[in-house]
Amino acid sequence: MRHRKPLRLESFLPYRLSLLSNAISGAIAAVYGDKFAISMPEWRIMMILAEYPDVSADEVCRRTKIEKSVVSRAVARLLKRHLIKRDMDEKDRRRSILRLSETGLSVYDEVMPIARDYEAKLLKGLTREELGTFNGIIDKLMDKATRIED
Amino acid sequence: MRHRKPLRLESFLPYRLSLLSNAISGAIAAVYGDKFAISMPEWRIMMILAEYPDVSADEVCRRTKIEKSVVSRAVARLLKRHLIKRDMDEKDRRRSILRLSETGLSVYDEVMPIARDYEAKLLKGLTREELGTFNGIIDKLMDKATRIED
DNA sequence: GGTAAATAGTTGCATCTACAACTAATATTA
DNA sequence: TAATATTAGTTGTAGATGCAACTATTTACC
Repeated sequence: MRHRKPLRLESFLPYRLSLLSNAISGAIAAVYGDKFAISMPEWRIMMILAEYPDVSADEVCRRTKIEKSVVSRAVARLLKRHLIKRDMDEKDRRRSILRLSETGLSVYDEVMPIARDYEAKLLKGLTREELGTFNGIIDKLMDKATRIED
Repeated sequence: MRHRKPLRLESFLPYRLSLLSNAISGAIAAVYGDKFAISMPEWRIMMILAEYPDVSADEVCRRTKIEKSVVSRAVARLLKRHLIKRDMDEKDRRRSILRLSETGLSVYDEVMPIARDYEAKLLKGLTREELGTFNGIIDKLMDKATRIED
């Protein structure tokens, strides 16, 4: 006879967070996916370029935490579709300089408010205090998760 | 000139949740992945079977929210490695009846405490109240995320 | 200044995932 | 009870992912 305290999957935090994250990301991905056939990595890269124009692919990796081969292929696809532009850095010819094209900006300007609205709808009903607690805990957990090693 | 309020990726909730979920799930996946070469879907199926023995693959889908083709292949792999057993339901010969094998149980009993410890380490430092708020908000967001449609 | 180490980005590849099409069995309904 | 619809599970396939190996360029160091 075993004496383990049941660890119900349904109440297991990693599982719950995974479901929530998938539900939310999926809903937003549906917006830019259906309308513009843009993938999640592509959209995240566009968000970074909207905020920080003229950064390198490497900088994009650091900021989005997306793996560099994924960024490389996403950039290639965004270039082919003329949603971003790329120059090479004169000082360091390994480095690219990426920014949204006019088309990319207009797509961004169309999608971003929808994403923002979705987030607003999601958070409506939470008090400012609850939201603060929630964000604080996310930060704490993120910090611990990256520290704990075993 | 554009007048958009910047939506910083770093503070965008869907993105933050995605990072957190990946960090946590990844850390735990490393445990059963490295030690037993078990994938995340496989582990989740094992958790369900530990809690609810003798359920069908379909029931596993419903409980884990894992897509049925993924469950099908994960079940096939768990069977081949003798970590689970499968009978067919006599009343409904489409339906399988799945449960952990002795080996599967022993793997579960080895991995589960590590997963539980990890979760405990993660949550240490949070007050009972904070944790309650956190879980409550996850539920609220999950509920909203599945409702909002646009 | 020349060799070794590090960095930016690309590509090959094995694996994972999700959708859709499919088979087999059961339930529905006329 | 025969025809139709639904359900459980499997398989084909296209696309995404992440590691590692690779090229090209720059930096560090002797």
